[in-house]
Amino acid sequence: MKNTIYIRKPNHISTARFTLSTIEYNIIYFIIDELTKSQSLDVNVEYSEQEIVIELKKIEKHNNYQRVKDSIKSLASKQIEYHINIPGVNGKSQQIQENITSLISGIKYVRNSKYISFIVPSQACRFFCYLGGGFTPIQKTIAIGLSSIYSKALYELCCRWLDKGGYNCSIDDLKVYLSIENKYKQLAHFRQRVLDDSIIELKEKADLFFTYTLTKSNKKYDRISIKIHGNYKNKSGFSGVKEEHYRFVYFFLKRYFPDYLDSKALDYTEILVKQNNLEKAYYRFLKLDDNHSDGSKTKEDIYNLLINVILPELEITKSHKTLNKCE
DNA sequence: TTCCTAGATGTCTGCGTAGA
DNA sequence: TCTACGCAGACATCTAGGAA
Repeated sequence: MKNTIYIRKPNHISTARFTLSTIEYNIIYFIIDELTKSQSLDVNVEYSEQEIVIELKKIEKHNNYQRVKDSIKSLASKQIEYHINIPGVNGKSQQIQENITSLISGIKYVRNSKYISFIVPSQACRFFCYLGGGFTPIQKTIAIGLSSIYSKALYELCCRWLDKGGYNCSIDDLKVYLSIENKYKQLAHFRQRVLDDSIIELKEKADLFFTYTLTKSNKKYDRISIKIHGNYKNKSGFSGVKEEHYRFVYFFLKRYFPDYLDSKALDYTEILVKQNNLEKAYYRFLKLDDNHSDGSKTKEDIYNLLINVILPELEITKSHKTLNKCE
């Protein structure tokens, strides 16, 4: 658990209209990971171009340089365009700066080497590093380990909407997000090859998975309702009942204390462990989760219950205040 | 690194069904 | 009965995996 690496993927990258291969997805995860220290909420930060060095087998497990090179070339051919508002100074009106850049350039590879390097231009660094438009924490190892591009994209969606427990949207919007608006014209194929296959892979490899229901207006299915679940049964790297409790409690708290705001979910879970209250919290939260699923309690009800009753009962808020005071 | 193969992906056709 | 839609299956094409 200590080795879990989260990367913060800016939401504007996820919603950018790229069609990416699995290797291109992996390269982007590595770029973001490498640039983590430079990530900022401030759009006006100045960046210099960065050289990224990646071990081939971490992107492509068969060390197939040709495929990695093709993917990097494909990424290099993708251009992005974004605007920055420059505030007016001394009575001058606000200006808009247009930026157009490729994502990467300058590929270097020494034959038979295990490593490949390339340059991320300064303007692209801003694209990868700006978090002010929102970001999604993603487990890097899990994301890279997923073999289908749809599993990767849907895993990112699960991470993004985890704190809300799920989301509703039109099927067309989801297909646009996945860049398949003109593909899978048959709903059955979309379900089977995109949704169902991703669920199977996420259940097997990821810490989150989803279930969905389709609803129709008139005769046509046009909306999808997705519910996100913590994959407590996923054994990879974890074992024992306590771990299951830890993960459930952490993911449950994360819904009400999202980690893009602060680290309360993690802090509270750690306190529960220290105070031997994890199991108690687990059964309490299970019940609340059921209440939310069957509609007997809203998210707001549960939040209020947590803040005013349950967390004090579990001696969390008191400990946390003490903790904050000590800091 | 190349090349072959298996599996994944995408499209098309025809049939069944529900609603107007 | 007609129309629109969903579904199943067949087939072509593409991509990833693995052996040499």
